[in-house]
Amino acid sequence: MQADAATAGTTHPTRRERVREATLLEIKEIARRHLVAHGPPGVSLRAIAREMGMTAPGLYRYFGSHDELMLAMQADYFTELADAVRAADASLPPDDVDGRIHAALRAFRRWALANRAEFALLFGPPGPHHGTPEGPAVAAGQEFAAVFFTLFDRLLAEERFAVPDDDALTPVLCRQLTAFAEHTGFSTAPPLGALHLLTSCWVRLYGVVCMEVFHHLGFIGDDVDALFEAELRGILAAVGVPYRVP
Amino acid sequence: MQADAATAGTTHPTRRERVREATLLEIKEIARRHLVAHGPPGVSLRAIAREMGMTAPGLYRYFGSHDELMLAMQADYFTELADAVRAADASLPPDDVDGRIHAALRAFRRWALANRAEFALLFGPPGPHHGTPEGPAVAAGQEFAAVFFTLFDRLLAEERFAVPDDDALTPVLCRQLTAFAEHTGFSTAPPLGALHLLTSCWVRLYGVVCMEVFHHLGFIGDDVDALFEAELRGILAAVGVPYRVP
DNA sequence: TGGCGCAAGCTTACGGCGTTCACGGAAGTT
DNA sequence: AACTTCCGTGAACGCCGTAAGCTTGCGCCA
Repeated sequence: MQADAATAGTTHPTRRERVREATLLEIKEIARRHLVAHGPPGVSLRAIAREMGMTAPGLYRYFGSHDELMLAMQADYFTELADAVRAADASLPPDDVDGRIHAALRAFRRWALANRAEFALLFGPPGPHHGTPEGPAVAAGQEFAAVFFTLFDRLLAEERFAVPDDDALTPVLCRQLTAFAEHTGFSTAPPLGALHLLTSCWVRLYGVVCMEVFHHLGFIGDDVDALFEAELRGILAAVGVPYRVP
Repeated sequence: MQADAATAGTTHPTRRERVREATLLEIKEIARRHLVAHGPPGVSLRAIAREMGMTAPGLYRYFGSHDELMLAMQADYFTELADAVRAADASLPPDDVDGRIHAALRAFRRWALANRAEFALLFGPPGPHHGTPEGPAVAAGQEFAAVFFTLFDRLLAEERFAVPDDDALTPVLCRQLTAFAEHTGFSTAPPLGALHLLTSCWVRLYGVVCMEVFHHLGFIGDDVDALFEAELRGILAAVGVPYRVP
């Protein structure tokens, strides 16, 4: 009973809730191991249950369906990735803006490479079977996106780069970007040209990392570090950040 | 019998071979419909066989396994995509180099959007279940890559852009690019800086198209055309091609 | 033209999958 | 002590890929 009060974070959970939470965690942990070992099709309720010493229908007390489990995993990985990027960003002194963005972008790639299967679940093709993002997964995804918005906001505030002229943008692109700006929680709505630049950078980063994680960069050889660093240099140059070697 | 001679392409195939070929085609055609309709997990031997009025084990006369079928499909889609890009390239007069590369890159995206599921199979995450490329699939993939090499070779021959200085490249990146150059069948080995530029452009193109196909560009709104065109402009600018509206 | 060989396709079977439903028992509540 | 709530089981249904053995009939060659 005293243990309850000790472990209780905010609202002291009953014993039942604690053991339930532990089971929930165990399920997702085993599921992740299977995902890493055998890919998305390898994460099966029956296999998880077997490893836990129970039967598959029992798992339905915790997840309404196989898809729901996948969604929960997606949400977990989004927040884990966001935490990894944030941690890298925070690992350098606040005034070292250049160093922090280098660290953050490299952390994104590092997490992706260290967690290929999980990354594929987040950024690979959607579909009925890795689960079309819904509910908590999409929220976690937006929280992840916010991390990059913050990084970018800092650069923007410091006026590190010349904001491209809005006149260069197509009217329809302007409309899209305006909606985008409203949709996100920027402190002060950035100029459209800057938003476009951010999008472009994100696309490039996504491109390199995806290609590497999905093994579509085999033609360049085994050491993709060099290519990534070169891309990183280009991406950072677009936002006025001088490149630094790792 | 006369039909034999009429339909025979090169070496007149026996009747058995013809009907076998037709069955092979029918299998892949049905498989593709299922892929499009229900994603990779939806393409199942049993469902295909059912639709053909036969039983699943019968299909093993045509494909050694489910994976082998997937690989064959990958190979087909690679050549189909390569054909689409080549056709777009060839649809303009040979001397209109700028127009041709515009058409080719747009054709790549168009095919990807019109064949999302197929594109995901080709450029999505690998794995035991969409099949790690082997044999004919990888050959078809290289043939596809060659299409882009050709496009780029043309720009390079015309000296459309300032080739970046090789000194700006990391030694290890130089080594990777050198291996890359030897590995591919360029007429005359291009400078390393140019190769790097090509790779960078390809990464950017892959990035936009992947994000769009995988529905990871939802934040920008429903009309992604504008964003793609803006990226295209940037990509082309990198190789000295002035942008033209579609 | 007759017969033979071989490939196509079927049947049956095994193990694995997600999911549903009815049930027992334990934990917690009143 | 009675009652409720939740956890987990067992059996069942229909799906899946794949293996082994068997029948049938087409097509080649003598």
